[in-house]
Amino acid sequence: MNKGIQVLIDRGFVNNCTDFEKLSDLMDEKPVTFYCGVDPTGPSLHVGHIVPYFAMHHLQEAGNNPIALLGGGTGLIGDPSGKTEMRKILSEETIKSNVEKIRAQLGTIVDFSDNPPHGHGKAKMLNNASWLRDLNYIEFLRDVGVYFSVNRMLTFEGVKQRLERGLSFIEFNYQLLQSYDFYMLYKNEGCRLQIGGADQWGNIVAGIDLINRKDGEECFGLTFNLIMRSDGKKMGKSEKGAVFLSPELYSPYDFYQYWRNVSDDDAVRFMKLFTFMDLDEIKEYEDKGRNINDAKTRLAYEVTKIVHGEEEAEKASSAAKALFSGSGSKEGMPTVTIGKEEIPEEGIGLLTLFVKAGLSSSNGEARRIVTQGGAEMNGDKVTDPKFMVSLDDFKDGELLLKAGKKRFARVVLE
RNA sequence: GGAGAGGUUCCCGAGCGGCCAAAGGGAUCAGACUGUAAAUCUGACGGCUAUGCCUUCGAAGGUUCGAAUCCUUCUCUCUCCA
Repeated sequence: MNKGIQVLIDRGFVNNCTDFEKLSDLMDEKPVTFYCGVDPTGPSLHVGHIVPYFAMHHLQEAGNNPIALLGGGTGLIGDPSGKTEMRKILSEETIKSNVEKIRAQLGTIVDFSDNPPHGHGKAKMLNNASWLRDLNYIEFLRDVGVYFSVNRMLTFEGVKQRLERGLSFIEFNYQLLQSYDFYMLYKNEGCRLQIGGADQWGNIVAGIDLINRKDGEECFGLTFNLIMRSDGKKMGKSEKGAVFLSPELYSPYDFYQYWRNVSDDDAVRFMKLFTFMDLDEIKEYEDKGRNINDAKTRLAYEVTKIVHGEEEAEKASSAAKALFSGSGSKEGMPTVTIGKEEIPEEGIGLLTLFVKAGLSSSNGEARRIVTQGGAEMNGDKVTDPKFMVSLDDFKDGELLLKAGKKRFARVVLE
């Protein structure tokens, strides 16, 4: 087996391939150009989206040339696969701005530089809006539509499910457009392989068929397992909502904590998928005698480093140490600044302060936390919801609030 | 185009004209147990300057001492027929 593919298999990515052997041979023969699409439906990717891009990273390291295809055009429609409801149709401006942001986020996982290290493939980022934008409907029907059998499309699992709830024509067309993307990339870039999540199998195969019928050359599809957490929750969903890559939407500290708190069973599995750590090194963590928490801190550090950079990873890990085990620096802690003038003579209500610090969304919720014994201030439990915090409570101009076991806020006076 | 069903608090979902801030479940939050894990148990779960007050049951009107519950119009969704 080709070493690029083997790495993906060993790390637990691979779900299925249209033809392992032929693809392997092709990769052995020469670098293969391959692609994976993202739909810019939001301003940030989240953890559930990035598996194929880690795979992309490994294939690039093995010398193949990745194309990340931003769905600036298809995003206007929305893929019905796996969705039980119709997706919102986004405005063009929104999609444009999303595309820019996602471009930056992908850059942390895949190397899009002009001069990648020796032996690595060269990556490109394209936007399918450039060919879908001005597509002529009649021509498209004649050139592409003829090759699709509605009967066959109706048999796809994703479509079947949607038929029960309703599927609009616009979404039904998604597969044609995605197939067309593959065709265009094949034509213009010599792209021979499309990778994606297991839910993309149908769409990928449709693209391969299209190319085959129009051109006769064989292309390939490689899909990855849909990653579930062992607690059954969806990957990338936390109590706080989706775990976004964008630091504005999900702070590096919380991002680190997300990985720090994965289930025991997931720690090593995720190391293989979401870090670039060497497999031999990961193996050490599989040792039963080893404290599982070591694996989790390492996992959290490594993933944070990839997505937010080494400095943020250090800060997050140091803050975690400071909060949970009393060493390390406060710098990376979730911090809120508050003006001195906001605190009157008689002090500011503890509940108000909790809300200001972002630890609760309303006074009522803060009250609950306090009365149920979940609140701490500078390490001391506070159970009186009427407690007033005065300037004297700030040590060196800061105050550490804790809500529950894991949520902290450092309040700094300004 | 015609007929029917329906829009309830984050989600699903119950709801007799007063006892409804609205059953139940899920999610979430807190506590206990732990390892910043899982599972389990307990409690909380619209907002507030809080034994009361305010805002919620698709929208706007109306009937009534009183409506999520009745009437009218509008709107959106779904199902069936042609």
